[in-house]
Amino acid sequence: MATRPTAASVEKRRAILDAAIRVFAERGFNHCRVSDIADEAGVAYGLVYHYFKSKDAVLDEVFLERWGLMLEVIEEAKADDALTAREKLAKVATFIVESYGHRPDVMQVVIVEVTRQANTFGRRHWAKIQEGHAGIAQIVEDAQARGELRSDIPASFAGIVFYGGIEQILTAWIFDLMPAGPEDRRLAVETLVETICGGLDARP
Amino acid sequence: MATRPTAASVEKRRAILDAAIRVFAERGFNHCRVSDIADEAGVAYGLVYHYFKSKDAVLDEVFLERWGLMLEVIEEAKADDALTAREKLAKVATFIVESYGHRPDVMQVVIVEVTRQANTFGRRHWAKIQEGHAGIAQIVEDAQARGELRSDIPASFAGIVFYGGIEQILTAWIFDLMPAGPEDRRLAVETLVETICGGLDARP
Amino acid sequence: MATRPTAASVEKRRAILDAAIRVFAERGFNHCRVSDIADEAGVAYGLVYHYFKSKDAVLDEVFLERWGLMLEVIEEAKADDALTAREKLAKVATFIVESYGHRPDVMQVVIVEVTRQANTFGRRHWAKIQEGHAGIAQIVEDAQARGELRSDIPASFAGIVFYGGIEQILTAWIFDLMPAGPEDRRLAVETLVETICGGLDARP
Amino acid sequence: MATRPTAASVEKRRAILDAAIRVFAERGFNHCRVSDIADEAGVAYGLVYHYFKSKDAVLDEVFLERWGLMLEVIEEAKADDALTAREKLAKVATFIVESYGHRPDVMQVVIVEVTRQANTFGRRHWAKIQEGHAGIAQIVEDAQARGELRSDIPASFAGIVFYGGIEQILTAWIFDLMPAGPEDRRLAVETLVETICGGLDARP
DNA sequence: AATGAATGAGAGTTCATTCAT
DNA sequence: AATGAATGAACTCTCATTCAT
Repeated sequence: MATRPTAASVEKRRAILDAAIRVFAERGFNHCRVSDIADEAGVAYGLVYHYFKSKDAVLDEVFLERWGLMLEVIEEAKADDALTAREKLAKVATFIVESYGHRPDVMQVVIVEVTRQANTFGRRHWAKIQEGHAGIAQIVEDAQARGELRSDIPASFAGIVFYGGIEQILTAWIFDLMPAGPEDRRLAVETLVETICGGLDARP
Repeated sequence: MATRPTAASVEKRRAILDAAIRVFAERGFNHCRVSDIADEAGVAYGLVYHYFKSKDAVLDEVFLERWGLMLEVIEEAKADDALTAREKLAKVATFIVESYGHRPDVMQVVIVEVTRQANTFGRRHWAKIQEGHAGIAQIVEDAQARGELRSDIPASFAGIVFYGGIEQILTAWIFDLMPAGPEDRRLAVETLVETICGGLDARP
Repeated sequence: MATRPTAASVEKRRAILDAAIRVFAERGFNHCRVSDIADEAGVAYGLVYHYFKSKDAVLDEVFLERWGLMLEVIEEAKADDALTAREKLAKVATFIVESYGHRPDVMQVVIVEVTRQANTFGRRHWAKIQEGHAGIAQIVEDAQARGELRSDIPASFAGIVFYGGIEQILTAWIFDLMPAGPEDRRLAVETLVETICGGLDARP
Repeated sequence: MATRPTAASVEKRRAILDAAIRVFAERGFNHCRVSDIADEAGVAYGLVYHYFKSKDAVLDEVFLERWGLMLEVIEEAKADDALTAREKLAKVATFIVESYGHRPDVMQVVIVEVTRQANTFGRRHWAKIQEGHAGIAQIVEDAQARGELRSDIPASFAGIVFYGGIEQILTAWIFDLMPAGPEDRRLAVETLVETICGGLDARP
């Protein structure tokens, strides 16, 4: 008797998801109740459970939706032969950074509530998170194969450091330790790529 | 009636702290009960509250103790005029990495349960955590002033990226995504410093 | 999403309140657990917290409901110009005493757990309790103005003594130190009013 | 091996008792810990248990000591043939009221923490408390027998009302609802006796 | 007599999830 | 699809009392 979801029900579901993002971002996953999500969405308590299996499942979906987009961008960048390694890395970083620009709440939830939660959601989504690291590593490895990047630094290691850098930058933005305006974001990408690829050493 | 703590009581307190580290590392702060700490330490439930104000206070102390040591090392490295910037950064990274080597449980608790918990303990200890970023940034800034590192990359930004890289490496170790043996650790420091200072770009 | 309470939910709430009265009267507020209330009401533990903010809030409501009725009676008595001072005081005393006749458990809770608990609930409800004293005092004061009662005894003082007498009588009943049958209650009112108004002195 | 208590130990015991009175009066019996008593007395935690069987026992002793004095005074008043009923009642009331004048903390503890605690200490000491009511009732009864007070009001009832009046007055003082200076106290006794014996009715 | 470390039972409250309507 | 009443397990913290020294 499975019926196709109506347009209205799809909207309700979306409304709950969006409400959850706002509430998770504002109070944190562990410090809000399911009823807070329902209140924010303007629906009844029980309806959250009609559309989602559990509170966890709501966060899972917020994460997977956004992280999936990022993985697609990484894949695209990797496959685009017209780009240099620097351009590929910049493309990835730009996507993440501009995701924060457009929806800081979504990215805060993804970073703070999932990827940095090593004991709970981070662990559950390890595979997906690693796909990100691996994609970046792959970009590096391809460039190493082409002689564009040096080969004495393991690509997987570079992927981890590059991602670690971005995550820390976002964390600093989320907690207002650095300005995150449009120009700041553009500069952050440029500087990160320059740091990792060019290195901090003074030019001779 | 404040009396000097006896040697025995100091030991009991320490035993509880060590038990807490083991339990926090194994199950995570949020997934263990105070009674688990007491059981692990082989003491009565209430004794935990005799020595610590709350469960939170136990974790606070674990964090502050270790983080304080790291801040001292950063300070030392910064002040040591005999070292190059690379050597200073390596000294800091080595301390963190070797802390993990000696007491992986402690570092797991510090990283996973505190510094990455942006909504709870991470927020509470922001000031201390930032001291770490700032110390590294200071090392970079001093080197920029001496012309040892390039000045077009903001030191504070470099500090964040460098720390983000280390934290991500430790996270990967903690979750067994990379080997963390003695040689791996030595290499990690060397590679991290080479990545950040030398850059990934192929040598001409 | 505030909706009108259904008839069923109002009944459940009432059932919990009535169960609380029985349990508080039998074991005392401090010697019963919230689960005792739930068990007595035949509902789940958590439902008590669905309807009431806390265990304290349950007692608050028991008290305020009954005390409010008493304040209304005092107000009525005060305003009724057809009554003499003695009749007014008798009306107030009768209401309290008959409240005990009908619902000894409620009055026991009000007196023993609230008005006599000077350090906890009594303090919290001081304002309301004093309204009672003040209302009685007002009755006395009006009668003094009319020359019906002597004016050399401060009305507020008389109010306190009269209320103190009633409270002590109820306490004696609650602890079975005096019989509290219908005739005893009628006599108690009559005798109290006669004592306070007529005085113990032998008639010349 | 029971040895006679030394003068020093008697003093320590007294110091603990006095500290307990201050702490009980300030915070209430249920809101202070045994360690608060020890701290206030400037002795070690465990010493309280050396001198007293339990926390309850400390309060028991505070109560019994003071209540015993009152019972003696009632006995004296009752037996003094030179006094009229009014003088006897005034003597009793004066003792209680002046006890409050000299040691408001002691009387607060006796009234608030014991006699008004119908479910705990009040119940435990019912017999002693009733001795007080009965003593007053006896004074009334003797006066009735001599024709000094009217006989149509049961003496036991009069005793309860008289005591209820005093208790309520003290409660009002304790919670600062009425002034309790020396002159206020003298007047309170006079007015109470005049109310109960003379009655509130206007003199013809 | 004196100390304070050690014990452990106890209770209020929260909140994810289920379910009847 | 929608509601919100109902459930009950989970867990921290308190503090009177005991005991070794």
